[in-house]
Amino acid sequence: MLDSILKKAFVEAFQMLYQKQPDLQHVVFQKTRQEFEGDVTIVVFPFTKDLKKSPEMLATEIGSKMVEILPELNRFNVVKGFLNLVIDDSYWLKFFTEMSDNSDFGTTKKGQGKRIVIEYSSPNTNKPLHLGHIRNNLLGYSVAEILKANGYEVVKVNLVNDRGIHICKSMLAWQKWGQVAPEQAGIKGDKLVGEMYVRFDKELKLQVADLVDQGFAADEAAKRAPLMAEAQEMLRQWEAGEHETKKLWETMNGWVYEGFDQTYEKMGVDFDHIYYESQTYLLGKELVLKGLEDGILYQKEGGSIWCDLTADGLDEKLLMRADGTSVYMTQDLGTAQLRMDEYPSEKMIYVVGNEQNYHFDVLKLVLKKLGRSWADAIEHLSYGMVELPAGKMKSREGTVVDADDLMNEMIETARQTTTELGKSTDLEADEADKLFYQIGMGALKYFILKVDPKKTMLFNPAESIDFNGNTGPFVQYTHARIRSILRKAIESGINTDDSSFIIKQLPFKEKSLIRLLSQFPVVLAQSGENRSPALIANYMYELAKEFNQFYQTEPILKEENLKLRAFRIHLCSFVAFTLRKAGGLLGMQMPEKM
RNA sequence: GGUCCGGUAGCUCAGUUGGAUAGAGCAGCAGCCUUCUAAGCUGCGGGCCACAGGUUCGAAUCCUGUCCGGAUCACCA
Repeated sequence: MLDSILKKAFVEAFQMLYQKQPDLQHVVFQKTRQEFEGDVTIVVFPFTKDLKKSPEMLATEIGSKMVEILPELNRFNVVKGFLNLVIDDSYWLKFFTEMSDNSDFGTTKKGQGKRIVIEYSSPNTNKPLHLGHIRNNLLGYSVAEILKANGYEVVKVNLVNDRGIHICKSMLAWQKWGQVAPEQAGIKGDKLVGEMYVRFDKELKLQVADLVDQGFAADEAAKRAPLMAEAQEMLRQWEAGEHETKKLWETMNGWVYEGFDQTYEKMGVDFDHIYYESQTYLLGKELVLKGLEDGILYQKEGGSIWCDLTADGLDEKLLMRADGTSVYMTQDLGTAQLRMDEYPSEKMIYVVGNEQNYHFDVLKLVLKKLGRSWADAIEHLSYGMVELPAGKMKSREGTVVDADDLMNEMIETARQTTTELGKSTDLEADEADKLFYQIGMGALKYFILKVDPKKTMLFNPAESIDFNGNTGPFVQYTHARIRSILRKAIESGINTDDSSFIIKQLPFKEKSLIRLLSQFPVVLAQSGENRSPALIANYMYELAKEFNQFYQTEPILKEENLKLRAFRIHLCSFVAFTLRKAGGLLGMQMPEKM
């Protein structure tokens, strides 16, 4: 808002002074650095060459002209080629009175009338959710919320990989060595099925080792192992729709979903539509066969179907096996088509790890070749892996950080810390539990989301996630502090509703806060464009920090000037509102007390 | 080997289309609670922005090369 006003004035001043149009690309405003006076700075270096003037000269001329034509500008100063503009207090006060009670503050209408489908989570039913899924889920959920706040209609979908050989492995292991339901075993369903998968792997390794001892080569042994043959036989029976196999499959998947639902609920994420690969995996085949018919795809000896992408700098890609079964890509072609049919949309975002960059390049290219004009709507939100100090998580080596365990640990740490600080003594048990949950999850969510999605990040289980400094609880604490002030204001009968908070002179700290608050819509819009909750997290931190400095030095309820006091109370409420809103975009709850 | 991504303080991370003396937090040290919540605030120390060139008024940011790390290139998903 401010930027566009300034830009217009700059261009106008420029034209009046030099009778020509400035290169708009160079008309860029940035925050003035702390050590100089001013709110907004424009760099005039780019214009010096064309006009053959010194930077100081140019900046001074433009500055004077802008102050002349723009009432929102109070004064300016020039340091080398930097024109620092001082915005008049009246502008900030106007912004404050208009926005501080506006419940839509921050949201934009950018995406109005446009739909975006976002897929995240996408679990396998043979493995419990782990730390990697946590990043995936939190990112997906948060980006969805951010896009909603930018006016888009967002459809959150989950694609569950519920079929395939890996599921059969778990089923087989359960038949052989399990035979108890989760309730009897006393563990969550997804954990039980996960254990069975691990068990299969272990037993299979033993068989393979035996065969190797008998003189078989390693790869040959893997193929000959009886367990593997049994698993493959089970998959065939599944595909043939054999009753008992299907029944077992349904039962075990049911256990898994029950477990997943608990985890999702604790994580605070949800979906509008859940797709199952078992229901969609056949659709891709039609597309592939049609592509073959149209001569876009080709067959190799044996009958497998391929797509040639060498002209695009990629390889040949298998789309259907010789035996007619589908591969990963086949399924994804089908699901993309299905999704576009069901939810025609501007964008289809897939929140999937960066290890699959190649897969998505291929997916888009193949769809394009198959004549799908909407292929470009597919967007891979490619995020970095979460690594442990020892490197990548490996389920076989038992170095995965389980999602449920981690969340429980966070909540437990929150309980301990809060108790040590003596802050939960006056709370009822259920209130206290809610608080520990909010703080523990707040710490986790902030920790994950403050990092740029595309970067690989490190998680050290030995050092628990911090509660001090640049953390979720820091922001939550700031919010709780403000709420406490507002409660006290009401208790002591201070009327916070009237308009007596209008003041004329804006003190320094207050101005910094308001200036920062005015940035929120800009940050929100940008985080939507970049699909980056990290921008929101960093903003929230900056705002909380700025508030704490204000809080530390300025009296609020104890301020004797009543107008100023009312103004400060109002400002507090505006900050709390914005923190809550920003937190909501990250899935963080803001406690009233902590 | 080809392709893609990354390398910023001891550690974890910011640094928006190139801008002023590169910022936070943690860890370390020193202060601030009889006054609105000390999960807070203030101060100190800590940097060849991997390396070498180039582009220009100006480069952590753009280009080229080198080194290091990661991902990926399956009739796996």
